[in-house]
Amino acid sequence: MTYSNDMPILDKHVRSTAGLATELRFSVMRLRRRLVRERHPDNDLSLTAMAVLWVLHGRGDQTVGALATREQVRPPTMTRTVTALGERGLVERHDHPDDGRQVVVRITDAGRAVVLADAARRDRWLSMRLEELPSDERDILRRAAPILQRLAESEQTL
Amino acid sequence: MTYSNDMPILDKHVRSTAGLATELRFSVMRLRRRLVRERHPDNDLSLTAMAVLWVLHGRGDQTVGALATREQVRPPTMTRTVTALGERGLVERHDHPDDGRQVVVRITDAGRAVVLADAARRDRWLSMRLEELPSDERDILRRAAPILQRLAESEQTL
DNA sequence: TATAAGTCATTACCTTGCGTAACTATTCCC
DNA sequence: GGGAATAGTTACGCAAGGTAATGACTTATA
Repeated sequence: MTYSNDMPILDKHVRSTAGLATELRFSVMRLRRRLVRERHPDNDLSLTAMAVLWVLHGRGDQTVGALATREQVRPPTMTRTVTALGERGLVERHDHPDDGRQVVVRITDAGRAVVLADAARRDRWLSMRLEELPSDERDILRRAAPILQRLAESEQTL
Repeated sequence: MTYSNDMPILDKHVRSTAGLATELRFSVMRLRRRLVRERHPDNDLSLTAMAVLWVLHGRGDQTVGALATREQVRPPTMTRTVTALGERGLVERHDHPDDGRQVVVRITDAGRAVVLADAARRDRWLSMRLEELPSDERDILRRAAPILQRLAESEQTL
């Protein structure tokens, strides 16, 4: 790995994996706060709820448990989110075909409309910031996003 | 930009900047939840409080306002965090030399000890996950971390 | 140079997102 | 068929953060 000369001195400790862990956790925490703050005013759904709609839209029906795992929340939290989405008519609950304990969550047409509206305005704030980046930095993030996702979903626990 | 063949189909929409924005925001949200959950049991400080100590350690004294901006929280929140750190003797408040409104926060020896202890165990969970990654993925994250940080701090607002 | 306007930090109060513990309903396994 | 495991839910609590209002000080203006 080589580093360009214009890299800030203070970022050098990122060279070690441990240093990277420290920087990454804080960067993720900070960016998340910013994202919550800059979310589009037309959209009163929480980011978690939007994430659920996106998953149902993109990957099809999911059980409550699967959604909880993906979003890294506990089952009761996902129950609440799904209930809230259901009350707005954005998702429906269905019985699982061959396991009576599970609940299958399905996005409705109204839910898809919300996803498409969101796609249209597409995280206005973040999209604009990303557009301003040089394309090589955008490429780095493009490749980083799925890695972050896999880290979040890692089976390993402390 | 080229994509390897083993890339999941669903990640292809990340090709567009808008798609990247969507993926990135959710990945960041999810990884942050995971990081909060997997934080080291010996460390009862919040991740925000730890971030503040790291900044004071690495970049020297900071005003309350500067810390709030860096951590992407509102001033009252940072006041609370600093107060909590102060009660544990990890930071001290000092008068600003030439602006009586501002408060300079300085890390104490005890605070530095906490940072060093944290550095020693270094986000155990995340470090371990990062060690498991192939080194090219780790390199991507190494380069992504400062970009995420800059995004969080961007002057632009929606 | 007096005062108005702006800024930094704080206090008080409130919302929200999420967790744990306990319970119900179902399924799996011997 | 009965005990153990699993999926989801209900009830309750807490922590992290926000907004609005206030006080202390500084800067700009008239």
